Amino acid sequence: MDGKLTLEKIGSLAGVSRATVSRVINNHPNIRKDVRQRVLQVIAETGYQPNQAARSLASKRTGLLGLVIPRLIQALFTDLYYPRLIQGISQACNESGHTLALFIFHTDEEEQQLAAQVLRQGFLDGLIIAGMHFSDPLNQLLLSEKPVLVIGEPLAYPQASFVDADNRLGAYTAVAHLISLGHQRIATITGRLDMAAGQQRRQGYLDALTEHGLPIDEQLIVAGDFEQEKAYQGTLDLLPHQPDAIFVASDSMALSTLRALADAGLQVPKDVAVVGYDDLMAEETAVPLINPPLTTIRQPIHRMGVQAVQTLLDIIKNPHTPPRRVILPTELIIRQSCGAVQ
Amino acid sequence: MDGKLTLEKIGSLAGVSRATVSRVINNHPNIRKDVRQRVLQVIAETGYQPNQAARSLASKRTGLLGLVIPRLIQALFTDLYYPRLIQGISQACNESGHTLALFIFHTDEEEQQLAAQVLRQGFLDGLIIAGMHFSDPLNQLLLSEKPVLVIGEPLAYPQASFVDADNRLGAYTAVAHLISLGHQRIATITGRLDMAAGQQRRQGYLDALTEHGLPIDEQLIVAGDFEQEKAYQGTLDLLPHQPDAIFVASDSMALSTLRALADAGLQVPKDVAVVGYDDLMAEETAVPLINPPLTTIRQPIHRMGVQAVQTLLDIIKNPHTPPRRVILPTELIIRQSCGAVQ
DNA sequence: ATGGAGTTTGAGAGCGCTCTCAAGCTCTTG
DNA sequence: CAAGAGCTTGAGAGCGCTCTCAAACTCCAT
Repeated sequence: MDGKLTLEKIGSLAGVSRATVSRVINNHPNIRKDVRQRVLQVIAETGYQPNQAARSLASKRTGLLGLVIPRLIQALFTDLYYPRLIQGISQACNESGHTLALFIFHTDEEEQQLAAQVLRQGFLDGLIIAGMHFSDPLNQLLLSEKPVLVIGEPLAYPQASFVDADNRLGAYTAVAHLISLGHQRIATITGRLDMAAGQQRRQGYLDALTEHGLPIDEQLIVAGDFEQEKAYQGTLDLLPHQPDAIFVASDSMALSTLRALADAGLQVPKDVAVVGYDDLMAEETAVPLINPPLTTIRQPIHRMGVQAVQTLLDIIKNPHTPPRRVILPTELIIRQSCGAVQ
Repeated sequence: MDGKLTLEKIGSLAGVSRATVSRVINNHPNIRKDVRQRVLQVIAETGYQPNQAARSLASKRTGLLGLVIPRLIQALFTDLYYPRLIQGISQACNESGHTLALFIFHTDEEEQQLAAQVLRQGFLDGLIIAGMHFSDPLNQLLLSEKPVLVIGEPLAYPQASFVDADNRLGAYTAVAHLISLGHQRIATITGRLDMAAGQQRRQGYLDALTEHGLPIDEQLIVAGDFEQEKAYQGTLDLLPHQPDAIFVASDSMALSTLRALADAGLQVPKDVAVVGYDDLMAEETAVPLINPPLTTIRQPIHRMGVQAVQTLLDIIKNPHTPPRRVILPTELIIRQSCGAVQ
């Protein structure tokens, strides 16, 4: 019986036409109050739910927003960045009455094949792409006519709308903090340099040193690529050059760094201070699970997700307007690993 | 131009009718080889993509599978269970040509309101519900006519189809292992007892003790509810009763336990052995980030996701068949925290 | 009363696809 | 070579909704 309900039927039950019921459902103005009431009444009584497919066909809107997560995704397993982001996106979708379609690509092939699928007409109202890097085949998605928003500035596509946190300033702040604590030989373990997050954090590191009159020492810069193994090895590689502090471009890598330092018999922050990036570890829980608790730059990940949806909806509503560039602030979270507090 | 392509148009370009093109696209048999070739050719040349809404309307199938994650979700932020699960589900969706719609509920209200939404006709072909507990309002979803599959045995609904890992046997194995190492006073920190996972792991613990002739000591059983804070406190509460080993019902809680033991000046595994559950920590990375590395019961989380989709698709295909009950095996992963190896 | 502006409603034409039905073909086989 | 048994194809009827258009109705100022 549920399956048999249609606009037509609701209409005849309420003594009005299909068109009127449609108007009520879609909140059109200019409906007599009592009529609207009567229709709503019938809808409530019958438990009628409009058929989404028919709606989409007629209106060209599906209420579906796509979230595309590319293949790199070591990260999906090792840290909580994506869960947080998805959380924010999902919440904003719920609030705006949209449904979130999730596309996680696992192989290059999938990425190639499904990218086209994702764009097929009449399927998604808009698209959010997270974690793209320069050579990503997903770039083709940016060229489509569909409204697209990228999370993380896509440096290769200045025309793309995006939401990001201020990576450069965040990194700058972290390093400036270390400098203010008197550190002189500050090393960094960078993220992937083919992503804005990696590149810009590295730039923030460089800027902070330069502006405070400290020399740039290439030996104190190692590539971590946002991978824990590389960060572990990178940390060991740094030690001969005697850094007194390390700025690590992600918390997940910073864990490896702490581990490597411990394995090398060094104490944090006494021998080496460490500052991370992301604040993924402890935000939600009162128990400090890593030792020492990590000083870090907090990104408003959840808010980035919410913002992404809001911005995307704005693009959908006003298609022929200039690209949006939303950059959210970060925050220095001081804990013990930098030595600023006991 | 892309937007103007229809079956009709492809048909006229290929010199056949709309119906024939439709058959080609849907892989019907009984099409002359050369005709099929010609049509595929035109489709490839034009880049035509069928309109999903129209398709759904006519065929009553949308290709959308829903994944519902209830509100409890402390866990979504603190451990990698859900990311792994989503990963598996997503992969199976990609492989079967389905699209994953993600519903994460953040408040009770949302859960109430959106649950109905989720079920609206012509929207989802089927539904996967993860992490339900007994009094969950989502239970109403189980009563709908839509094909539903639950991840984690829903004890209150014996008629529901589900996929789960063998919680009881997993826990049994963990505790039996501790017993085999000579431990006598084995404590446990349980999960939520209003979820099968919590209840059954507790049962496995009890069974192992009983079958090996060890007494049940209620003072050695504390509730952790899968929450890190409670596990931390619970561990401290256990100490006066001098356990020589602790079976913790999740890795994420086990981290808290390790921390609490360290804070209390106890050494693992020398003073107290610890075994966790889930193996969420280290599977993907070569760097052991926690100390000591955790002996644990590995659940095939990814495979559970894949299995969930496959089973759901089977239910969709064969609706009027008995409920599916899929229980996957677990595996004891021996590392250092139990003291079995150096 | 009467004209006109504004409000409220219904009829009807799609949206682009699937699927049934029957017609037209191509083969066998006796 | 005719008859019957598949194959292969096209016509046409929806699927359930949105949206335009114009009719009908309301209300007020004249």
